[in-house]
Amino acid sequence: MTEDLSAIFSPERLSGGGPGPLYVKLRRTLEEAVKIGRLKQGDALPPERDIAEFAAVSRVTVRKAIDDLVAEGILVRRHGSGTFVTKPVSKVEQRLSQLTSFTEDMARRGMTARSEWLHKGIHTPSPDEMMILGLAAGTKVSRLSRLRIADDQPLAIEHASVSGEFLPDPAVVTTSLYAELEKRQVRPVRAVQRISATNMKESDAGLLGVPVGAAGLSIERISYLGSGRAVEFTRSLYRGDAYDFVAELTIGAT
Amino acid sequence: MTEDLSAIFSPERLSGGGPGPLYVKLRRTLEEAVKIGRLKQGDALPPERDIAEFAAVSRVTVRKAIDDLVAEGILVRRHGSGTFVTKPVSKVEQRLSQLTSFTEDMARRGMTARSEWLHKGIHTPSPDEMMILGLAAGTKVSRLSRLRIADDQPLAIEHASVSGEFLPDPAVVTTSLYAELEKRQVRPVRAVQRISATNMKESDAGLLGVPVGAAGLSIERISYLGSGRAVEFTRSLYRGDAYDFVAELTIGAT
DNA sequence: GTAAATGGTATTTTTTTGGTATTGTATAGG
DNA sequence: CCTATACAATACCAAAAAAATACCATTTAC
Repeated sequence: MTEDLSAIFSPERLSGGGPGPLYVKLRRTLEEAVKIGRLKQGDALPPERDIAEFAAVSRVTVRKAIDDLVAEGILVRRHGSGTFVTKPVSKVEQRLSQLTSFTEDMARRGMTARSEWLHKGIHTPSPDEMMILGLAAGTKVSRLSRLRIADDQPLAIEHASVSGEFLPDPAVVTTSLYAELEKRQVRPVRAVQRISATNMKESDAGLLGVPVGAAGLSIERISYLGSGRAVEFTRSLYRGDAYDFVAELTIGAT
Repeated sequence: MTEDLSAIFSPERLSGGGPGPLYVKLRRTLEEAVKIGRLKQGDALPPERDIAEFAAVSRVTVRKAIDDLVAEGILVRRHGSGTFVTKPVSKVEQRLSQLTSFTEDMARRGMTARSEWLHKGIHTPSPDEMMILGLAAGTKVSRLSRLRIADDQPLAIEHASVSGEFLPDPAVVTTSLYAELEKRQVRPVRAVQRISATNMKESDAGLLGVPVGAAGLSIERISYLGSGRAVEFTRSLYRGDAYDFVAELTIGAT
């Protein structure tokens, strides 16, 4: 991770960052890195000594740049530990009783949602996928993985597997998977979700900016056509501290 | 066996395992060993002292690496015995689309369910309870807490608060709260559940027999009469490693 | 029951990281 | 010319994390 960050603080980038004293340039550089998401909420900055070395300035200069951002509340210092991008998040609710896209869902709550694609590709199905999607031997499956982000806060990781028959080329999906399926006249009408809690492993925790072992809400969804044929299989992992579902139930028939 | 494992934990492999503190490298190494099947489910890890020697680090460092994997639920420690790769726990499903009692639910799945009462009593309502149940000043609330056990395995903690008006004496409830309410002609017809994931605190983890920080499924339910009046407010905490919910959705109306 | 093996914990030391005081340098204003 | 101020560098301080050491508690084997 540190080697990636060294790029942010290279002397060349600082000089190109406009006029003013060194610490102002550094501050702008840092501010930009946070703003564009290069440094995400909860991330630790490299140690001041390292930044100073990368940027070829003294540590005090680095501190002065950071001072301003701390005063703005963008960064938080912890003595002996490090400097971190501030992280409070508000909880979001989702109505379980309807199946909507993440983007629509966030928009309804007045949050700006975006995604970062982690992967798009077409593959030979895993045994799980074959069974769940009911695939014949020789058929392929499209896999799409993305990081769901709301108000610049990573909120969930989503892995979708779609039968290649319904989506031969995953690259065409840019925003909504459902919209793309709709274009192809593929309209799921029913879905089953399995909801469970799990402790996050390192890779997922890292992506979502939470500590290893943090509670996550795992949701597996299979959606079906009217014919009963399975279309799509999605596994999502939501941050437990930032998301919850609301379900409305009616008491009655078994 | 031991000589094979020494290869896994050799200092060279640790150094090559990327950046970060020793214990992080060790954790990655262990995680990988489990993932690729070098360490299979049920296998015992070598003793911490041996790993420490192989990897040329202290035992505490080894423990710290293992700590994280235990927090993720990948490994399980047994004092005096060893550390083992976790066996998969058979998960129990619950249909979210209907509101049933725990006992019925388990019975349907062929499991013997029982409860241990942790508390029964009548109290002055907390602000939360007053607001949610819509209680007037001076009214009381019945609180019932129990540990839900399925096949001698603690599965959930349940705290119920019922308006004193509907249940003046909590002591009369022996098995089913709903049955008792039914007797009094109190029939909730609708409920709203909020589902979220959380890391368990010590007191809850102790009751459920899981490590502190383990993922739990938290479910808050408020049930209503036909009139719209709130009857009962229940907070449940299920073991994340042994329970999941299944929800069936229909795509359509907002 | 005892001893060996194994995980658990408390304490200490070392390393890492932010915090602060001091000094030097250049520039603007009197 | 001197001084006040902003900027930057050096050196040292303090808190936290990482790692090592030593000892405790439980389980298992005999």
